[in-house]
Amino acid sequence: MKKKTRVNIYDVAEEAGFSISTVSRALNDDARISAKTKVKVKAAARRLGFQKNAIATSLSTNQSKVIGVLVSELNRGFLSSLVHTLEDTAFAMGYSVIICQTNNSHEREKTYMDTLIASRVAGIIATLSLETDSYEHFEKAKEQGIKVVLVDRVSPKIKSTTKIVIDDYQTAFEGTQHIIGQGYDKIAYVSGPTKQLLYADRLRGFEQALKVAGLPLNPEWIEYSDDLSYEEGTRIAKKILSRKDKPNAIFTANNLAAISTIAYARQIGIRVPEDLGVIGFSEEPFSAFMQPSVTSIRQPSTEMGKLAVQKLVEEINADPGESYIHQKIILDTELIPRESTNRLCKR
Amino acid sequence: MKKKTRVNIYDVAEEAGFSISTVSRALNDDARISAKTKVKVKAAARRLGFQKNAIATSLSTNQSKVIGVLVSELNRGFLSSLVHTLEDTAFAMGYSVIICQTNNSHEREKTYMDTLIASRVAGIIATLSLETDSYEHFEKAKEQGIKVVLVDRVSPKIKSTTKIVIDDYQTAFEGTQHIIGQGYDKIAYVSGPTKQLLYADRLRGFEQALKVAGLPLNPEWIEYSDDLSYEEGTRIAKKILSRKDKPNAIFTANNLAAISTIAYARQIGIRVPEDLGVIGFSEEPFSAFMQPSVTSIRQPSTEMGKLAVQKLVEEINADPGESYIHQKIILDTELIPRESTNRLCKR
DNA sequence: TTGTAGGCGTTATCAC
DNA sequence: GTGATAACGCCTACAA
Repeated sequence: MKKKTRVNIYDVAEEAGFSISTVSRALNDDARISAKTKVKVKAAARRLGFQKNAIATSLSTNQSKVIGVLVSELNRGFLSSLVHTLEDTAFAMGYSVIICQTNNSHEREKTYMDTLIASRVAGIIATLSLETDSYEHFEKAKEQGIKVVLVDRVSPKIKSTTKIVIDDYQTAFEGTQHIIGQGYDKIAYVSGPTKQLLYADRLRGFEQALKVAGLPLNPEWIEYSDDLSYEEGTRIAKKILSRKDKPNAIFTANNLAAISTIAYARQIGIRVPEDLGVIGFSEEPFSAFMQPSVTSIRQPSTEMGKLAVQKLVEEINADPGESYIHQKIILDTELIPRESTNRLCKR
Repeated sequence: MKKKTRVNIYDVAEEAGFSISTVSRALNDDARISAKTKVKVKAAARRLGFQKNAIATSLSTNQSKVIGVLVSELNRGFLSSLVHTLEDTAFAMGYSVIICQTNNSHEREKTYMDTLIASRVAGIIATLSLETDSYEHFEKAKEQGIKVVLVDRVSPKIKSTTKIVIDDYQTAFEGTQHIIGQGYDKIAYVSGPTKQLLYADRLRGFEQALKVAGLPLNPEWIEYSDDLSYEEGTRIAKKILSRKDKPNAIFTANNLAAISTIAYARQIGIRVPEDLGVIGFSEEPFSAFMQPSVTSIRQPSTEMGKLAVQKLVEEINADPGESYIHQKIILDTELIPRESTNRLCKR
């Protein structure tokens, strides 16, 4: 009916003088095929320029060597570095990756989930979109036998799933302690949307550190942003720094906001770190190069990426007989003190 | 032989009381099927949680809705922004993207090409790896009927292929003129591997601008780097700035090298821009935030990405009867003057 | 060690 | 409008 397009195993079989099953086995290095036959078959395949059709293999074996990656955006420091590692690790383990950017839209996340299910990917590695607050689409994937690993942005509502995270509460707690240790005592906080667990945890850690240190928690000093972009950071810095009762330090839930906060502060004549200390979550490539350089918190994107792929492949290859044990893996973060909070020892 | 795993059209056919042909047509909104039937079939599909198997469709139709993207690395400014746009545009046009990082390895580029051919992607968008100097693998893809679009890093040796580039020669020429216009007259150049056309062109543009301006072209002031990383930039800056006859400006073929050059210069007490002007190819997110901010050349990654997908899809959907006309599209760049070359008007 | 034949889930050709 | 059935290219149980 349709004309066949490219060289297939039938052609190779004819060329080599064997049946298609022998060809198939030979090409897959099946133990039952003699070395001589394999050589002949492979030679014939090469002669004809045969390229195995992965689609047909996938349909026949009902499995694929493809991993779907759901991520909000590719062009931000942490995520671009995470995806970089994911792809690299997947390649090393024989998998390809389909990248799906949700742009932080719940709707698009669901659409993509359907696409990935339709593509019969072996597994999915996902970082929840900021908007996402229901999780049926993840259940759907799992019902279809697709393994899922969540990274960084997770939810306790998604059960029976490997999760790879940092301890956001503890990290924010320690970050806050660092600022306090530098002699700042009126500390503001710029949060992401707290319906995302990680932002809620960070905020809690911040508040707890203030409490432990006996410092005031001024509700006016806590601001929220949906996307923590550079512009949002500026807007919020403006708001916070125009209050009568100004803070002398600002902790932002990402590093982009920290940078725009610094830029804005300097613009209106507030010195950093002398008058205002600034610390931000997430190390960005430029954190170290800024003037002043920015104190930040490094999330182990490389380790998270590697582990995500390894755990996913582990689960994909797990014996379907026995139940796979899902872990929540918590990785260490690293506080990188730099000039933006360095109030004690002058440069 | 194998047990079927998920709901297929046979199940839906049974549930709806139609044949599989009717079901298939109904689900694809074929005009011949009555509205009533469509409703019934779709209801049945929904009831059963049917998800069409894209693999089977692909095998049957011999086409797929997947685009392969070959790129050296994801975690660099220009490329991460390019891939961001590629994915976004592809999504809008109904395609998924498989991302393949070559890590600038020719070998890996070839391996990935085979994978993409095996996956029967509809097309490939590629940025050549820095190492690549032979192109049979691209011919191979095209022989298999896979459309190819090249972006940014291209080669004249790959024929009959849409190419989307900037005018590297002209851009470097103008960048050099900018430096000269700022009063610098002893200008060094840090190049990437000139076997890549774009680096050769940039170098030519640089040399030509010096010639036109009647400035000396000191061979000692031209250095080459294989990867233009931050570390490489430092190494080369060290080399150039330790010469007896020092330049008073440096033009680097990417922005990362510009940043490390500035950092190194300041470290050894050379003032930027007063003693040394620095300009770099490729705008990075941090170029504007640095101190001093870095004069750079913006490549239109968004436009390039959009155009690449559009042209590729256009070719995929082209009537196979008539020959498709391949274009080389040259997009404008933008020089962004900032402090690092601002020697004339003091800040 | 090799061959035969049926199946994976669709689409498409041809009848009715 | 709808249905039966052969393809798409590969894998594999079973037979030899």
